[in-house]
This record gives sequence, C-alpha cells and structure tokens, in this order.
Amino acid sequence: MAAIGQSTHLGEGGRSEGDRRPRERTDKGTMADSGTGTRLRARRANNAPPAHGIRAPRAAKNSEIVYHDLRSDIISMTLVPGTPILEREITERYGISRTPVREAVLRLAEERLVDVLPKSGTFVSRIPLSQLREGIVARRALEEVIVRAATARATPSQILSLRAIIQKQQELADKGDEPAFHRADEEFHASIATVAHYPGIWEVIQQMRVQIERYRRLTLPQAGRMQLIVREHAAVIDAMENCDADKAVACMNVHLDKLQLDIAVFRDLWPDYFIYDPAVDTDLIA
Amino acid sequence: MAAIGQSTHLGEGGRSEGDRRPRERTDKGTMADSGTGTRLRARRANNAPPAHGIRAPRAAKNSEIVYHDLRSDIISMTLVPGTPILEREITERYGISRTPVREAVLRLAEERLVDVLPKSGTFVSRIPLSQLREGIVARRALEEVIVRAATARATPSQILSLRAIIQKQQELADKGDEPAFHRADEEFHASIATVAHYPGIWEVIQQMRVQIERYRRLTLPQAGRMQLIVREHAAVIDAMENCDADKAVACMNVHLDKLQLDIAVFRDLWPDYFIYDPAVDTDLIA
DNA sequence: TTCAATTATCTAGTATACAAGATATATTTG
DNA sequence: CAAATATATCTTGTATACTAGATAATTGAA
Repeated sequence: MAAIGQSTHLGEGGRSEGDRRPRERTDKGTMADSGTGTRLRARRANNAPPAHGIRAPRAAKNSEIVYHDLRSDIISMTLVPGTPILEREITERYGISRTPVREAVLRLAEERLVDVLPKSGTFVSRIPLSQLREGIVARRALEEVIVRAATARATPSQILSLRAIIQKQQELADKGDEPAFHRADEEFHASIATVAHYPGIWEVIQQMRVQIERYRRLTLPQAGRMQLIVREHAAVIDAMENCDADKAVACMNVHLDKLQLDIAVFRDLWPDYFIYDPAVDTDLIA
Repeated sequence: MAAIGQSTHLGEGGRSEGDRRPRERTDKGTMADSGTGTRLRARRANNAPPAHGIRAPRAAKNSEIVYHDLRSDIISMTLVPGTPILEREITERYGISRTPVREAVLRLAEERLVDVLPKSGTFVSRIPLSQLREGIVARRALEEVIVRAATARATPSQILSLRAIIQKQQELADKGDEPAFHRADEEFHASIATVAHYPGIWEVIQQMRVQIERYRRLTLPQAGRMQLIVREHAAVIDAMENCDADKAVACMNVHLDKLQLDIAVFRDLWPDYFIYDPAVDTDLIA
C-alpha cells in the first residue's frame, strides 16, 4: 500500500546514442545441441533460451498471475458477461500497480474475453455465437488431422499412456469430480496432439475452445455424461490401436458432436450472455 | 521530443469506494437491429458498439500504429530474425512514450513474432520450423472446411465477385506487381471464407500464416508463379460453380501444396533465420 | 596472455502522475 | 414535473521515473 521509497540515483547525463552494437545471437547452430563453441563463457546460462514454442519459464510476472486469474474466472463463468473489470480494484486486491494489471487486461481483450470501451470501461465480453459455431467446426477439422497423424505415429507405450488418462477419467467420473475430469479431458486431447507431433495445432484449438468452454459452463451437469465421454475416448483409442484412422476420426467426431447440441436453448435462456454478430450473415464479399 | 506540459488539477480527496453501480449494458436485444427503444438518448453514439468480431473502429491508438508498423516490417522480413527491438529508439522515432510501444511489443510477443528476454532485450523471433509445418497442415484442413461450405452457399453473384478478384490478380501478375498480387491473393481466400460464413476461421488461418509468410518472403520470385496461382484459383472457382465440393477442395489442396516445397533448402541457406524446436520430436506424452 | 572478478551500462518490469473523454448525478429552466 | 444543461467523478490512455537483473566492458591476478 504505502509508497515504496524511491530515490533518484540516475542523473540526466546524456549517453552516446548509438554506441550499443546490436549483439547478434551467438548460438548459431539451430540443430539439436551442437554445443561446439566453448569460445564464450557461461553466457546465457540461467537465461531463457530463445527456443521457440516454450513459454518463458521465468519467474512468474505479476501480469501473468493477474492474467491467468482473470482468465480462469471468465472461462469458468464466475465472472459472467457484462461484469465490469475494474483495474483499480484489481490493483488494490493484488497490491500492485496498474501497469501489470493493464497488461493482463489487454491480453484478455486480444482473446476477446473482455471488451475495452476506450475512455469508459472494461467488461467481460459476451460469448460471440459466431465464434462458437465456427470454433466447433474448426475444431472438428483440426482434431481430425491430429487423430489421423496420431494413429499413424502412436507407439504401444503411447497408447498405454492414453489409456491411463482414460482410466483416470473413469475414476474421476466415479468420484463425480467434474473440474478434475475436465482437466483430464484436456490432457487426453493434448496428449493425442503430442503423439501426432502437432502440439501447435492443439494450441490453436485451445485458443478457440475458450469461448466454447464458457458456453459449456452454462450447461447443467448431465447425469452419465462423464461416463459417456470416457467410453467415447476409449473408442478413439481402440481405433488408433487398430491403426484404423478413419474409424478413429469417426469416433472423435461422434465425441465432439456432443457439444453442438443445444446452443439455441441456452441462447434463449441467457440472452445477455451471448452476442450475435450480424456481419456473419452479410453476404457481400467485396 | 519536449516534455508535454503538465499541471496537477486533481486533488488527493478520498472517494467513496464502492459507490459506482456497475451499469449493465442497456442494449438488451441480441438479434439483428431490434431498435425498439428510443428511451435512451444519443448514448453510445460515436462509441464503439460492443458487437463482437469487429475490431474497435475508434481513432487509431498509438500502440496500434506501432504494432502494425513493426508487424509489417517483421513479416516482410525487413526486420530479419535476431534484430533487436529497441523500445527507446521506437519511442524517439514516433515521439511517444514507452507505454504504447511496450503495448505493441507485447502483442507481437504474443504472436511469437518477437522474443522478449526479461531483463535483457527483445529480438525479432526466428521462424519456428515446427509452426511452419503445423501451420501448413492446419491451413489445409481449415481451407477444406471453408471451401466445402463456400461451395454449398455460393450465389452466382459471389462467384462473379471471386472471378473479379482472380481477374485483378491476372492483371497484377501481368504488371509484375508482386506485393499487390499477394494482397489480392489474401482477398481471394478471405472472400471465400466470407462466402462460407466462416470469417473467424479465416482469421485463425491468417494468424498461423504469419510465420509462413515470413518464410515465403525468403523465396525468390519464381517466373510464372503468379500466373500459376491465378490458374489454380480459377480451378477452385470453376469447381465451386459446378457445385463440385470435392473437386474444389482438391484444387485448393493442389494450390496450397505449392508452399511446402523446399523448406529444407531455405533452412540450410539461412540457418539463423529458423529455429528448430526439439520438443516437437519428443515422444513423451505424460 | 588468459582467465576470473569487478564495474558500468544497458534492458525489461513496475510504480505513479497526469490527460482526455465518457457516464452519471445534480442543477436549472420551460 | 419533465427535459435539457452543467458539473462531478469515474474510466482508459499516456508519460515519466525508478528498480532489478542481465549483458558487455574493464580491470586485475595467475
């Protein structure tokens, strides 16, 4: 709360402008770990390697924490559409300044989880129906690619690992632990993507799944749904084990089609939670 | 350059904490433009409507400008991988403060176009080979969905509009105007997505295309390539006009397969421009 | 000369102050 | 009382100052 003590220790002395040679990255070889050069000392020891695809594993930044917390609350519909996001309140709750909070909010805006009205306010976004519809379709297409590749590549040990996840889901379903069940569900699909060597495609799916997940949270827990999912997962793996890609894809589609059920119903139940984008039904193309 | 004059006009007076009722959004109806209520005056007149799917059309923010400029330079390979992004320099170039610059850089980091090394520096990212590979595969799958839907929905006028784009491409190819040609290429694919009522899926494709485009910029302009593309586009539309979805998809795949040609060649030519993510070839799934 | 430790100087991350605009409340006017 | 205007107070957007950490340059010792 209290202002942190600050003291000026940096004068206004002008620095020479362009004196810093842009240091080229010195680890040339892109392949494997061709650690040839001991020419350089322990440079970039604890530093994050510039390897792509891995989110910086550095110490959690405050903005990261706020982002994940807010995101989780929005996706779980704890913060329903229309809820104002008050930067000041978050600032006080976490005891941090506006900068990291703002950073988190901007990331959420990028994901369309919040709407920022310029000098007015920030609100949890309504679920865009168009994005729901398109997300479901796109996911089907991408999961098909993933399942097909996974069927071709899966080793027996990987099949077993996948079965282990299904078994865990069975146990969680018996316990009735829905949150954990859905985390395992994500793990299942992500693992298939890993087997397929398409982790990036799964990332894309997850990104689209955000809005779908918000919608799913509106649906009541249906009796036997978790058991059904377990059986559907098992069917996918059975087909994969038999190297029957077509059947695996078909099973996966059966599995995914369960989502599409009754959007209209829920849209009418909570009209304020959804938004209809008329642009989608505009037929002009030029 | 010069500091902007500032004066304190806001005292430190304490405000009552929770006195602001979170004003619910007042435009209830989600469907069409059910403009029933004249109850409210000219509220939200020039303000950005909370309609989803449309980027805020408000006055260009500085961060937006910097973001687009940097993004354009990175995608066009004007800024090659490894180039340092100096916030201070950009700050001076645009005559703005660090905040909007930082905002832009963070958005680029989200897109994996730059790598931010925490207390060290920010650099244009190398092209992730895995993302290239996955992007091409994913795009094929999603374009298939789009083409199939577009074939089912396309009206004669839309077919004509698409042919108009192809014709424009022909003219640009004759003139040899590659940049404009590629813009028209984008327009062509985007238009098909619009016809298919899947604009969001095209957005996803574009997002993945970012890295692919950087790679494409490395390839030399091959003689006759533009003419070939024109013919391939025409083939897609011909099939669409005949309501032959399978053929349209096949034609589109032929078209897209041209990209995959010779990644290995260019990777060896400019090894420093690419990065190989070993995680993709890791087979553990749990 | 070579290698290690020190110092200097850069960077991103954060905190805070101010500016510009939008909504809500209070006030005035018919 | 109703409607239009004026004022107050909130909001996001921006500017600037400072902190902590990492790289690069310098210095010193073997």
